[in-house]
Amino acid sequence: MIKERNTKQKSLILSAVRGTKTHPTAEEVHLMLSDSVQGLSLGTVYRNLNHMAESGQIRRISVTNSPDRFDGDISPHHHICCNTCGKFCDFFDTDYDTSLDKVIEEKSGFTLIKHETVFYGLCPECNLNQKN
Amino acid sequence: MIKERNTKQKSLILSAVRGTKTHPTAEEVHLMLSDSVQGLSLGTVYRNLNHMAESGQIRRISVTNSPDRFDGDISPHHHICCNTCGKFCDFFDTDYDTSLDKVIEEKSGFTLIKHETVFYGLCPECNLNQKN
DNA sequence: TTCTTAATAGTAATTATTCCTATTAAGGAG
DNA sequence: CTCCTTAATAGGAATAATTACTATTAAGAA
Repeated sequence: MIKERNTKQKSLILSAVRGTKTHPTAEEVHLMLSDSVQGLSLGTVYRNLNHMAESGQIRRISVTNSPDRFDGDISPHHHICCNTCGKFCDFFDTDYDTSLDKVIEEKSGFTLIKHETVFYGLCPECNLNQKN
Repeated sequence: MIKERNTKQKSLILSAVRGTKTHPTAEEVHLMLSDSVQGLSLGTVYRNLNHMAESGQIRRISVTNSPDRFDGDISPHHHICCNTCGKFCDFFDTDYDTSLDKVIEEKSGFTLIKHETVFYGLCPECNLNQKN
């Protein structure tokens, strides 16, 4: 009995997200693959990205004033977003604190699946430009 | 020279957001006020909520699979979202760690304005229902 | 090779939010 | 208090992001 099928689209979408650090939006993933898969549907990209995010293979990150982004790196790290130019980058913290999940589970009664932290501010370039 | 005018809409929108702990969406704020302000425009609600969020009077929180929410409580705290029913609640941590902002500013070169952390999981009720 | 059906392509529909413009009204000046 | 400038609003159109729908395709088990 089949549960899930391996398609060319599926594996290419996963490779694309894993192969970049740009945290692409669904539309950007679609663009990245438009050459290799002729006729790739944006709906297919969305469906697969959502499945992969739900199964924990990738991360889906909701950002204010931006379409959702996807990250192939599921190791614990933060994200920083520039409010002016939208630049979106990783921040790897050697002391990344995962203990809060357990504390919150105990105190709130929730069963937690994940958390996402996004820092908002001005990137160095936009900071300079603003001063002019 | 005038810079900003105080309107009935503006003050009622701010009161509405500050007067609830439900983290309403723009549409929900619009609904809350539809009785007191006849003809209140949804665009006006969005515009004011955005201004207030930009000026730091309230918080705007982007959540996966949900329209943005607004919080009148700007004191440092986290949010927990139920992936099944969408329930959205506060989590006040006595040890809320704000030191990471400074560390990230130093290491990334960004000037940070704020950060938002959302925990995703299953609320106690949905957790029970799932087991049945 | 055949057959079942999961997955896709393509498009329509929905949702969330912003943009546009004529009109209203806040509040400073006279 | 009245007038005047223009910030802010109402209402609706436009845009952006994402999901839903359906006929068709193609995994992969038998």
